[in-house]
This record gives sequence, structure tokens and C-alpha cells, in this order.
Amino acid sequence: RLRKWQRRIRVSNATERNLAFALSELDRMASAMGLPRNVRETAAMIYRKAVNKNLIRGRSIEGVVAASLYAACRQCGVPRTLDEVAGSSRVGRKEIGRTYRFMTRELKLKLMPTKPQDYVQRFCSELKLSGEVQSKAAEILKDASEKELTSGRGPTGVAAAAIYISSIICNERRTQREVADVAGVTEVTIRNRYKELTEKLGIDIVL
Amino acid sequence: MAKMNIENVVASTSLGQELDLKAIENALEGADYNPQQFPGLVYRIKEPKTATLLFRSGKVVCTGAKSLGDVKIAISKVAKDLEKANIKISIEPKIEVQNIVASSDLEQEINLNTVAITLGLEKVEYEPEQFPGLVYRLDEPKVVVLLFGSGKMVCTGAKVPEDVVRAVDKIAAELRAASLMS
DNA sequence: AGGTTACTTTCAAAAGC
DNA sequence: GCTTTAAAAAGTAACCT
Repeated sequence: RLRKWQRRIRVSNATERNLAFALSELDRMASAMGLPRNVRETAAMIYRKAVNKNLIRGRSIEGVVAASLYAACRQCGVPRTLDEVAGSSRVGRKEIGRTYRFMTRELKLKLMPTKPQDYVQRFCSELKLSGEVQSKAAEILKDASEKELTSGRGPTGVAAAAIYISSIICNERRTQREVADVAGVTEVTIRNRYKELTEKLGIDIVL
Repeated sequence: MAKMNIENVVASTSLGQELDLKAIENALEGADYNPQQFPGLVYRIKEPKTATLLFRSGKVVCTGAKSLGDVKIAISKVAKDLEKANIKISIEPKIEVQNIVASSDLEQEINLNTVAITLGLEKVEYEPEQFPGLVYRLDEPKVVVLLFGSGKMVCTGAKVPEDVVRAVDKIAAELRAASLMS
């Protein structure tokens, strides 16, 4: 009987130790990514649910932590790309993506696909663009969505192009390179999305 | 209506005898064997344009054929080439189709976001950040379909051509039922 | 700015790590 | 899970002129 108790204590210690490690890693990543407290708390909640359902088996704690953060960002409406999350983790993008799919499936997290609009505030802030530009970009994205110009395109690229166009319209111009760097896409992508949006939405840009 | 085009067929069989892959590599033009990297020998032929993997056990995997008929022709050619290169094949290979990849077209633009939200329970995956196509998994037939914004699709995992037709019809019917397509 | 090549996703089998 | 093969879809990326 004493043995039984000792084992329970050992398991308990290991569980607590792992949880402590996971939460510290979660906090380290969240800080590195500059995530607000509500996202950290959401991520911690998702991680605990994963632990309770034994989803960590066969996976690394770091991978589950990274996937929890990725899911939390999306659930809170402030998505980070898998590349951004992987950039602050020891785990690669591919594995974080797999763990994320597995977790959403098992925990029945029904997250909506990410949309370009989800990135507008963050990108505009980093580019120090006004609320006027944000509103203009939102307007462009609404039209783009209605005219089927977003299906299959990367949300960050479409958001970047809308912001680029809006910055010019509002006389707060940012270069394609500046917007591309903040959005994590190439200038070629902004150029392609820019061409499609201006042509199909009839936006005239005078340079 | 359902224009379906088979793009690739993967099939396996067995020659019923052990093979000396080193010897085959030296005897056949178009044979590549790097056991360090992969246990199978890769043998490419131009007509039908295919790549066949030969294993020491005599097991064979043929990929790249554009039709079920081409699979037979390709495997027969491989067997004939092996015999010309000294290795005699005694049995008639029993071919098993493992996977058929086909393309099709709904001929209508599709709003993938709406499809994902509407039919997005357990069978749909749509991550535009990672890949432009929506992944649609069907239980019956057991195949996976990639649906694009253009309405073009790719069906994979099918064992027989009929699986592709059924899958495409089933998805078209579901989209119509949800008014996501006319 | 273009153009070409290449990688992302899906699938299955093979033998072995 | 990885390694290798082939192929389509459409978007994005990398590299070169």
C-alpha cells in the first residue's frame, strides 16, 4: 500500500512538473510574440484540456504548447501565422500544424478559417497607419470578399494589398516592401493581389 | 456532365521471386538504386511514362500511369526488360490498384469560406494560409477531394474510377443542397 | 517587372529505420 | 513518423535576367 502511495506521488510530481514546464514555455512564447493576457489564458485553458484528454501522448509538450497558442490566437480573433508561431518555438511549422489539426479535432474546437480582416489592425499598427486607413482597408476587404477575390488566397497577402492600397488613398503611403515585411509575404504577392483588387474592384490609384 | 480525368494510378504487384537490385541497376538504363536513401530501385520507362519501384522481395509499385490499361502495359514492359537483362519472371503478376488520382471541374466558382463554415463539421479542412484548396474527406467512397475556388477539384485515394464519379457527384449534390452552387 | 522552377496539400504501396 | 514515386489543383516563394 505504501508503494501505491509512492507511485501516486511520483506520477503527481511528474504531472505537475510537466504542467509547470508547459506553462512556463507558454509564457515564454507569448512574451516573445507580444500576446495579450487573454490569449495566454485561452491558450493555457486549451493546453489543460489537451492534457486532460491525454492528447500529449506521442507528442512533445512544446508542440502542444505551440499549437495551443496558435489556436488561442485564432479563437481570440487575433491570428498569428504558423510561421510566426514556429518562429518563437523550437518546434517546426509542419508539426505545429499537425498538432493543431489533431487538437481541434479531438477538443472539438470549431475555429473559423482566418480572414484578411483579422490581420488589418495588427499590420496597420505595426506600420503606424491611422484608423482611417484601417477603415478603408476594411471596406476594400468587404468588397473583395463579396466579389470572390479571397477564396484560396493567403489572408495575409490579401490584407497586405488592401492596406497598401488604402495607405496610398489616404495619403499615408507605405512601400510594398514595408507592408510585405510586416505581413510576412513577398512584394510579388502584394503586387499580384494589388493588381487583382484594383482591377476587379475598379479602384483607381494615381501614382 | 462529370468530366473526370485520371491523372495518376498507383498499383502494386509481386514478381514472386527475390531480385538482385544491384545487378538490375547495372543492367538496365533508367534504373536508379540508392539503398542508403531508399530500399527500392527506381526504374523509369518512357512509354507509358511511368516510374516503377522494385524491391528485393520481388514486390513492385508502379506509379505515373494515366489509365488502368497503362498500368498493365507498363508492368509488362518492366517484366520484359528484366528478362532481357537476364532475370526471368516465372509468374503472371497479379496487379492491385492502390490509388487513383483524378481531376474534375464543377465549372463554377465556389466560395470556400462559406463551404467550410456550412459543411465544416468533421469532414472539411480549409486553411488558405497553408494551401489554397479545401480538403474534403468522404467516408463513402473513402476518398479525399481537394476543392478549389475555381471549382476545379482533385480526387485521390480512389481504388476504382467509379469511386471518383461517385465522390464528385456526392459533393456536387451537397453543395447544391446547401445552395453553395447552382 | 517577368519568367521559370519549385514547394505547399491529398493518397497508397513497398522495406526499413 | 521518415525515406521514394507520380500527378493534378492554385497560391506563394525563390532565383535569374
